[in-house]
Amino acid sequence: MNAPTSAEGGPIESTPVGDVTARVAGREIPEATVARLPVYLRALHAMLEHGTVTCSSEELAVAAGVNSAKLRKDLSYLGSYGTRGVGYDVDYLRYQIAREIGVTQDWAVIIVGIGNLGHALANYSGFRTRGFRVVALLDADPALHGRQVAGLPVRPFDDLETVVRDSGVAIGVIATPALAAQDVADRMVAAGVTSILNFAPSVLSVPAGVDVRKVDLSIELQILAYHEQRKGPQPADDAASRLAGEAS
Amino acid sequence: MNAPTSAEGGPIESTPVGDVTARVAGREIPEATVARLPVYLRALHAMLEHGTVTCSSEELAVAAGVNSAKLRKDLSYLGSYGTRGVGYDVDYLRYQIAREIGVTQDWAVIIVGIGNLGHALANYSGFRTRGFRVVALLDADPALHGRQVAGLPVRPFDDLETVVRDSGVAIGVIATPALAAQDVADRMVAAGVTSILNFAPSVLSVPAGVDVRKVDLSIELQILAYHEQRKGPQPADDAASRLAGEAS
DNA sequence: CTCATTTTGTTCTCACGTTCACAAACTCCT
DNA sequence: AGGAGTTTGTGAACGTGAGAACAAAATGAG
Ligand SMILES: NC(=O)c1ccc[n+]([C@@H]2O[C@H](COP(=O)([O-])OP(=O)(O)OC[C@H]3O[C@@H](n4cnc5c(N)ncnc54)[C@H](O)[C@@H]3O)[C@@H](O)[C@H]2O)c1
Ligand SMILES: NC(=O)c1ccc[n+]([C@@H]2O[C@H](COP(=O)([O-])OP(=O)(O)OC[C@H]3O[C@@H](n4cnc5c(N)ncnc54)[C@H](O)[C@@H]3O)[C@@H](O)[C@H]2O)c1
Repeated sequence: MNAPTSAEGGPIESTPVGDVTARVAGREIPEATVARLPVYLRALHAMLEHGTVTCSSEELAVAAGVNSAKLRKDLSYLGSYGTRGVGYDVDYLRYQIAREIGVTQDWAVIIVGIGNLGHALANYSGFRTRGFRVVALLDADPALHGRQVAGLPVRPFDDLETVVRDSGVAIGVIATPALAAQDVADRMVAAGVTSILNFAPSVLSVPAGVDVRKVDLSIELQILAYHEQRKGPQPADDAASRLAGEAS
Repeated sequence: MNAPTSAEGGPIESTPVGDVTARVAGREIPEATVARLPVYLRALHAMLEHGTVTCSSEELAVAAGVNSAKLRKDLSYLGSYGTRGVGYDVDYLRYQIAREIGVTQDWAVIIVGIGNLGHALANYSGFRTRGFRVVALLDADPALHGRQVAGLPVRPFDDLETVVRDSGVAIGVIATPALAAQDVADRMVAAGVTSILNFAPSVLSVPAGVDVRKVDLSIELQILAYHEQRKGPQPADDAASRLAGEAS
């Protein structure tokens, strides 16, 4: 099996699909392209560290794991930053993509729910290096309050409004149990958060104007399981089917 | 903004796109549908626990956060399990979807890289309740070997081949640093793993026949940042624009 | 039994995304 | 300077996915 890797997680939730054509014109980037820009950005970053100054669409496409025609079309939405017969200036293109995405400056992020996953997220160094800065960790459990995690104190969930107001947080991460996720989202939205990344396995409902993306481990595994099942009737699960005389 | 939530992470990596029409016929489920089936499954599970015996496509669609026409079309790929004028039997439909996905029996899963994220994943209860069973935790760091995490001992990475052979593992989870991810993937594939869930921010290259899905936090955040930036020029980042003297 | 009502399963249409293919534009060599 | 060789940017063809609309099937009332 080999299909085009698209970031996919899938599109943004909500969006009345109304004004698809109603934009300013020329400045509208397809959602599928937006999802791939971060991948290109990462590949360019790696090239820079490797000392590469110039690259062709083919090279970058390979590094990003996509078709080169698709890459060129994606980049064409940003403008004409390449040179025919030569390729792209790595650092220049990197800057242009970063500017388009909006990660030339840091975004303040808060994490709500400092359990197993919240701890890992708080300690994740990839935040800082990619244009995001964790400014607060919130949890409803009083036993956690004041404890330092990744250099930040865990604060009461009721500090939410204060933190959002004082730090101008626009992006909130939900890492609470599923049952609490909708409540947390409601509070976030009311406090002014307009983008949410949800790790809890629940469908969030938010007003228009608020973006929600979800990361769902179970769904990913189940999709893999579906394809695995189709590859061949080797459930590969219980040792019985194998022990009975077969080496995968 | 409010668009249809699709699990998204995006399709499966690789797949020569060759045999799209070359299947047995009638039994081919679109990738977009496959990605939504787990969402329906979860909604049905919640309904069951709530005591709901029957539901209409409209009710289930709301619970799953999708359009009801889309839901019906998705379910029609599995067969005709509903009753016109009545709706769907919740438990029966749940079983049919689970069977189609292949989660009526447990799948053995291994996790490689027991750091911050690996710990969280190992402790994640959602594995077991959704048809997956973590059978081994592997890490290259000798200091971790033998330590118990979530009731399982961390084993040397070199145990990989043994574990895969003995447990019939088909699904591997990569939670190592990006630099090690490709090596780990290669070893997994060589050992017989045919489905990989990759949390490291790197593009994996695997032979045809092996499915790779990636979960990339940075990409999700950057997609949110892109839309956030478009909402209005309020970077909301540095407190400078707001105050120049504020409690983080 | 007949008819109104409900809700599924499917068809049709449109929009979106991917890929091919090629002209335009640039470099380098002679 | 001119021509061969490269590589971008994009027009057009194709395939997939979403949503509206409706016919078919089931229930229940009269
Ligand atoms: N652990 C994983 O690897 C993993 C993977 C995928 C998804 N998830 C999901 O992420 C979420 C968190 O998982 P976890 O393993 O960290 O769970 P956890 O129980 O370890 O942590 C949850 C934390 O949220 C806090 N919390 C509960 N209600 C709250 C509220 N209303 N407001 C603020 N904080 C609240 C709790 O005090 C706790 O600290 C769950 O929904 C889980 O399904 C976890
Ligand atoms: N922590 C997070 O919340 C988070 C979020 C998203 C993505 N990620 C990604 O997940 C990966 C792991 O993150 P982390 O924070 O857990 O890192 P970590 O450094 O805490 O853990 C990495 C673990 O992998 C082990 N390891 C290294 N090389 C190995 C190899 N060749 N074979 C086997 N094991 C090996 C290390 O010993 C270590 O225990 C990273 O790629 C990170 O970018 C992490």
